[in-house]
Amino acid sequence: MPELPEVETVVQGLLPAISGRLIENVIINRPNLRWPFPLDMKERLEGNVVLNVRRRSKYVLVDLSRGETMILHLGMSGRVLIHKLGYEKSEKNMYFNKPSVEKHDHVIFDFEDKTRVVYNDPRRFGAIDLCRSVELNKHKMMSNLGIEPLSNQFNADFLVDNFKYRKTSVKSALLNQKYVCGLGNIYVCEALWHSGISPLKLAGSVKRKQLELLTLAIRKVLKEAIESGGSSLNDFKNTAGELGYFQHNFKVYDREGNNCKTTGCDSKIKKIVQSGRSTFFCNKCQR
DNA sequence: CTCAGCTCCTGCGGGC
DNA sequence: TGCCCGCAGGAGCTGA
Repeated sequence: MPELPEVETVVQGLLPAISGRLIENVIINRPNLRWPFPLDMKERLEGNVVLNVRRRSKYVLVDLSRGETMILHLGMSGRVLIHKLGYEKSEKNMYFNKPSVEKHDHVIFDFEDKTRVVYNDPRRFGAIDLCRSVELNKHKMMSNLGIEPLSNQFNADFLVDNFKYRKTSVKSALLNQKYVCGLGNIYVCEALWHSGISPLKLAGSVKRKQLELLTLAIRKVLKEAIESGGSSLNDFKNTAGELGYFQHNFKVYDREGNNCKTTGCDSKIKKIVQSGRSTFFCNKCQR
């Protein structure tokens, strides 16, 4: 589910809700997600004030006052919801708002000000870990990440250098987080359509001019998706439980058999499988 | 080193 | 209606 825009949406929801707040109690409902949690995770979290919430690639990073950073990954189906516990006013009366624990609510963070953050992940491909903030870059989940696609370093020169001699497809190269990080299956398909590049082309054979268009398309698609609150296919929701709506702007993803949206193109969107992942594209517009 | 294929897990939609 | 199958936004391993 969550690629860069969805994770960014989560970060933007979390930041105002928990920064400066004290973590009072952490409820851990199972020992692991993809990997075991640190055995002392509860103790290491409780008593911290949240200094900052930020994003690196598809990871949410929560900087804590005692010098550690919590690394949070949403995998394919992870979701973060924020509730406010305590008395609330309805039209008729006051009631105590204590949300029930739902299926797959694996970790619950309760803050001193009655803010509750719930991490829910049905497929459990996600992860939560803690790391000394100063050593974050050495962490196994961080150490192999490439550059951020919305940073200044990301440009045609960078792609020319990194894709040179690559025998894999440009689609697979973009999914590989070690060159550019944060892109996933949806936004790679979309960006390739916008830049008119066939996903089947070998990464090393894409011309510089095309790579330039590709960098622009990637930035454009990511920025627009962030502005739309991400994409919700089945289940992505922001921290307030609301759906994103960038899926309405998909040009190719999940549109197999539908008309290509290029003006004057009468071709249908094709679906193929590359490295085990579905690729959607127009074989007329993308060469 | 590089790359394709497999794997973890639950839920959902389509076909019968 | 119900069952079975295939597939899903990620990414670490394995082995060629």
